[in-house]
Amino acid sequence: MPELPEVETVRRGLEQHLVGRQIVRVEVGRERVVRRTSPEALIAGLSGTTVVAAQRRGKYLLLPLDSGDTMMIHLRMSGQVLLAAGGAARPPHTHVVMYLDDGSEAWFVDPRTFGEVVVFDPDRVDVELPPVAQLGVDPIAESFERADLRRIIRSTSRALKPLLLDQQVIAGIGNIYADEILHRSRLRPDRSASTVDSRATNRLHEAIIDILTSAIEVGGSTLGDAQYVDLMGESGSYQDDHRVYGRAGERCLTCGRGWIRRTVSGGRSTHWCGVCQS
DNA sequence: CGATCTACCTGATGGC
DNA sequence: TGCCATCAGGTAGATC
Repeated sequence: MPELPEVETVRRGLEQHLVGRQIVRVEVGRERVVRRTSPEALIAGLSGTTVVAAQRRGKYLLLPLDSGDTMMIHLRMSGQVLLAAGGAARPPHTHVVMYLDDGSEAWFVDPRTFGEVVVFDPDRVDVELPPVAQLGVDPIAESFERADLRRIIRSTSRALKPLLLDQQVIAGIGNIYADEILHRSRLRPDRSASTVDSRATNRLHEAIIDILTSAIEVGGSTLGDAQYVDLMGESGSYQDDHRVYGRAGERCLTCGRGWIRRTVSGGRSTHWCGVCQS
């Protein structure tokens, strides 16, 4: 579920509430969420350490510790990080509990258990956490300029949607925002990158930055199942601004003439307007 | 290199 | 009410 705007919202919450806190004690319920190492490795790596920063790379949360190691949390489809008062009742599927030095608790909750938590040595990220080492450019970094996107577009003939979803090219865009970005850019999701001229590439660049930053401003998108909430359990509201995602069969809100189609691309549902996107 | 399929899990939803 | 099929924000690996 969570894409860059949702993960960034969680990061901001962690920056405010977890940075500076010492993790006193850790419990691991379900081993699957620490499968990259082991419950023992996570407990040993976190216990007694203090979180010194809250960073994000694509959809990965990175929390450097005063030990020199870094905690990585990935929410995948259904993961949540929640902060709670000590002793508060835990929701089902709470797999990791971190007891903090102010008496509060941080929980990793994940019904589908696709998510994961791991402590790794950042100097060895390329061997301990290859997916993080191989991430592409961060689309909301100041350094992501038109020229960078032009280089990406010129480098391949792939279809735009799978290209935007490739974390090794651009890190953080997922299925919802890819559809919204392509619609704003008036580009078909199956359009080959090699046919996109520099004017359209500039539109795409602007749409990527504008949509992601607008979504961050309102705390991301929370769909009907409320699977995504921030650290405090609050929903985002960018779903109210979705113009294609989840609107299959409806009239296009932008051109007023086309209907939103739903097709499948690379196994992912894809929403787009056949009239305003070409 | 790129496209497609499968798998990993649980829960919600809709049809019958 | 119950049962079954389908679908879901992500990623990794196999296959063609």
